[in-house]
Amino acid sequence: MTRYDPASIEPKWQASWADQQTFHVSEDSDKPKFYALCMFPYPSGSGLHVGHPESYTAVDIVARYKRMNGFNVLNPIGFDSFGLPAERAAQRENRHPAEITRENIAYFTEQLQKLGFSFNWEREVSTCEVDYYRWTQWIFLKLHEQGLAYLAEVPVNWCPAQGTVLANEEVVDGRYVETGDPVERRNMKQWMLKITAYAQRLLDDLDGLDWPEGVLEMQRQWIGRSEGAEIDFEIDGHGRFTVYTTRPDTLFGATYCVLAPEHELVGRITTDAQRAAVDAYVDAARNKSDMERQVAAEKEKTGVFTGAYATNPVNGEKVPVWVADYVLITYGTGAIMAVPAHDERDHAFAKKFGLEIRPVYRVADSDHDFDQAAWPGEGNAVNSGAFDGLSVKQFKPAIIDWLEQNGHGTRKVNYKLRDWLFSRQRYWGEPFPIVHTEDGQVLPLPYDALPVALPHVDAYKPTEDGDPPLARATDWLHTTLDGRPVTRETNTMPQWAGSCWYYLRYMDPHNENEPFSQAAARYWKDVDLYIGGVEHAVLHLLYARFWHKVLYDCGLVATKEPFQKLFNQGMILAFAYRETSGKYHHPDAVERRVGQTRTIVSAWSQEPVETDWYVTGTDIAVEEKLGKMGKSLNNSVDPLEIVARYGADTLRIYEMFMGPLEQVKPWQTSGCEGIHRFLGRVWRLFVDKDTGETRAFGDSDKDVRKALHVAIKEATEGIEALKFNTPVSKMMEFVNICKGQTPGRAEAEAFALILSPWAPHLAEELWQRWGHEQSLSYEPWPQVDESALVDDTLEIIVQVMGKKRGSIRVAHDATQDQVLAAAKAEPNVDKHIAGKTIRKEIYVPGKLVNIVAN
RNA sequence: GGGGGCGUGGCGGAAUCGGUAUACGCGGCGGAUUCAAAAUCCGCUGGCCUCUGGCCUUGUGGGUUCGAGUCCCACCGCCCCUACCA
Repeated sequence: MTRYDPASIEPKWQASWADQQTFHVSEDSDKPKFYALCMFPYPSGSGLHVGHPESYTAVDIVARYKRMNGFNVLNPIGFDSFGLPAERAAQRENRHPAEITRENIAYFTEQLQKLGFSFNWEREVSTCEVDYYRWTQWIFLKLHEQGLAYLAEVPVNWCPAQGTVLANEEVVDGRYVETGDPVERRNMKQWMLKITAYAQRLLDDLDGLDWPEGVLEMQRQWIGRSEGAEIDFEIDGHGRFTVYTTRPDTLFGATYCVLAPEHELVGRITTDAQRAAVDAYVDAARNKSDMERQVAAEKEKTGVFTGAYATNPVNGEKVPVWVADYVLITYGTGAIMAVPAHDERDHAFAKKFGLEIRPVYRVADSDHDFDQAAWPGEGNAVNSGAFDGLSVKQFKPAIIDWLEQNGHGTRKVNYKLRDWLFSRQRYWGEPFPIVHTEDGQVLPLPYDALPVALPHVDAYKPTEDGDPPLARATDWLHTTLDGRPVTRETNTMPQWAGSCWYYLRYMDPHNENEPFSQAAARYWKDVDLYIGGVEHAVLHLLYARFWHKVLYDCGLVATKEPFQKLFNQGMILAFAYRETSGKYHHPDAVERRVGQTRTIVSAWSQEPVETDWYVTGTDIAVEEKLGKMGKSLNNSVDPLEIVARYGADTLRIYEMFMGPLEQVKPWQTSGCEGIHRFLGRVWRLFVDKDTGETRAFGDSDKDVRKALHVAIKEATEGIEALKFNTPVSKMMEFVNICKGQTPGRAEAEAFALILSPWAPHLAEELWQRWGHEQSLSYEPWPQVDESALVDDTLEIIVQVMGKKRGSIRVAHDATQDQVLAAAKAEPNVDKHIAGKTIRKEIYVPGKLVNIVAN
C-alpha cells in the first residue's frame, strides 16, 4: 500500500480491536474508573445520519484519552428501542415491531462499527429485549413498593380515532399532528409516578452538578418552587375554598376570586341566575386542550361570574367569585384571590370585566397609573390596616403569621412539577407487572413472576371496546395470582422508562439475578461524563435523576446523582437546496457557480432572492438555506457515505473540526476534503509514496519540536475542556512545519499518540509499522516539554498610540530599558514618534511595547 | 411574556488575564508537475488608498483604558427552550 487508503486500514483495525477485545473492561482493576457515556440512540428506520456521531466521537476521544492516562474506562453503547415509530411501522408493514427494531439495530450497529468507536460492545443493551425490560419492571415494583406508583383519574388527550392517549406535544390545535384526527380531553385512569415527592431533593441536588448553567436553570424552572400561603375564603352557606398565593401581602387588595372551570365547588356555588352561562363556559373549557386555552388566552381573557360571593378573611369584605380558564386546576389549589393592582393577569381580567382595582402598595418615586397597568414590584403598604407602611419583605411574614394565628391560612411551598403520567395505551412498551382482581383490587406481581413478557397480538391497535392492544391477547390477559383469577394490566410504560436506568445496566449488563450487582454499582458509582442533546435537558434527565434517587433510597446505588458532568453537543444542520417550484435537491446534486448569480423567487418567502447555486448539469437555479437534517429537506448525509469516500478517521476529525462541540453548525461535505488531505500528508510524512515502506526517521529541529509540543499541549488541554477543534489545527501546523521531512522517532511517535483519539485507525497503522506489537490504546499519553515551547529570542510588538508600527526581537533576559531602546530604534516606530513628546511607555514583558506620544 | 445562547472574511471557525484581529480549514485565483487528467506541490486571497507605507474593519451607537472581538451602558438582528404556575 503506497497511498493513504482508509478503506484497507480501517476494517483491519476494527477487526483487530474486536478480536483482541482491546476495549474490554472489567470491575476488578486497580486503576481508577472513568465512566464516559453518550445518550444512546433510538434505532429509527432511516439509520444514523452524520449528526449522530458528533457526540459519540467526542465521548470516544475522551475515553481513548482517559485510557492512555491510566483510567479503567467504561464507554458503552446500546439502543433505546421501545417506542412509537416501530409500532407504526409494524401496523403499516404488518410485521412484529421486534423484528423491525432488530433490523434497524443491525444497520445502526454496522454504521457504528465502521466509525471506529472504542465502545464496550460486549455490554450492549437494548431496552426492548426481555432480559432488559424485566429489570425495568423490577424497578417499577420497587417504585410501587415505595408508594410512588399509583392509579389516578387524570385529564388526558384522548384520540378516539387512534384509540389512545397522546402526549401534549403530539396535539396541536386539538388534532393529532400525525393524522389530523380530533383529540378530546377526557378523564382516564392512568398510572402516575409520584415524582413530586422528590421535588425538593431534585432541586437541591442540582447545586453540586457540573452541568451547563442553562440546563440547571431549565430544571429549576421546571420544578418551579415558590413560597407563599394558602388562604381560606368562606362562601355563605357553601363552606370554603382555599387559594394559593405567593403574594399574601396583597390580600387587602383582593377584589375578586377565581376558580378554575374544573374546580369542584363551581357547580355548587353558582346561583340559578348564572347557571346557564357558567355551565356553558365550563363545558367549552373542558373540551379545549391546554394549548388551545393558552392560544385563546393570549388574545383575551375569558370568564363568567358565578353569582356567589366569598369573604376576604382579613377584612370581612364580600368579593365576587368568578370562573375563568386562566386559572389552572393542576396548579396550587385551582383557585386564586385576584389582586388586579399588583398582578398583570388579574389586571387584564379586571379591566375587561370592570372589576375594582385597589392598590395596596404606594410606589415610591413614581406616579404609577394603576388603571393602566399592574404594579408587581416593591413599595410601601397602603389600604392594609395595621400593616400600612411595611415593605413587601416585611409584610409577607407578618400577614402569614396573622393568618396562621387566626386560623385563616398557612405558610405553603408549591412546585410547578406535577406527577408523571406513566402509562400509554400502546403495544410496543414494557407491560406493567400489575394485575386486577375481580373485586377491583390492583396488585403488584411478586418479583419472581418477572418478566411479564409482551404477548403476541393479532393487531397493533386498540380493541373494539377501546382497550389497549395488549387486551387482544386474551390468553395472556387472564391469569391467576395465588389461585385467584385476575386480569393483567394492559397499559404499557412510556419510552422514558427504559432510558431512566440504562446507564446502570451497562455496569452489569448480563446479570440474570438482579438489574445490576452491588459490586458493580459500588465500583462504577456514577457517570463521569454524559454527552447528549439539549432536547433532553428536562424530561429524560429529570426522570433518570428521580429513579436514581429512589434506587439510592433503596440502598441500590452508591450516589445521590447519576450524572456528575453533563455536556450538550450542538445540533449539526445541513444546507437544503430548493428550486422555485418548491422541489428540494440533495446537496450532492447541486453545484455553486461563482460569478453566475441569478435572481429567483424563493419557495420559502415568495420574495426574489439572489443565488449562484444550480442543479448539477442543468440550468435550474436553486436557493440555499440552512435547516435540520432530515427527509423533509432532502439533506441527510449517511456517515457510511463519508466513510466510503474519505474514511472514518476523516469523518471523525471533520465532526470535531467543524467548531466547538456545544455550537450549532452546518455540515458541509466539502469540508472533509481538507481533513482528508491532512491525513494524506500525515501518511506521506511517514510512509514512502513510491515504495510503501516506512520512511526512515530523521532529525527534529527546534521548530518541529516546538510545533509538536504546542500540539500536545493543545490536545491535552482541549480534551480536558471538551474543546476538540483547535487541537486539530495545531496538529495540522505540526505537519505543515515538517515540510515533508520525516521527524525523529520520539516526535513521530508522540504525534501518532496524540492523533490517535481523533484518528485511531491511522495512528494504529503507523504505530504497528514502527514495530510495536501492541495496540497504542494503552500507551502513556505524551507529556508536554515546556522548554520546547520557548523560542531563542522573543518577538515584541511595538505600538505607537495603540497602533502596531513594527516588531523587534530581543533576548529573553533583555531589561525593560533595552527593550524600549530597541523599540524606539525601529525605523517605522521612529518615524511615528519623531518630533513628538513621549508621554508614557508601556511594556508588557515578553509581549508588547506601547509608546504614547503626541 | 419568561429563560438560555449567539452575531468576527465568500463559508466553517481561531484569538489564555484587556495586548500582533482573521490561526487552521473550505471555497476562489494564479503557477509547477503531466501528452492530458486525477492526485500532489508552491504562491496569493477582509475592504479601500496617493501601495517599502497608510486608512478602515469583529451586528449598531456610546463609554472605560496607553490599548477593547474581549469589560460597562443602550440598541438592532438571529437561534433554541418554555409558556396564564397566582
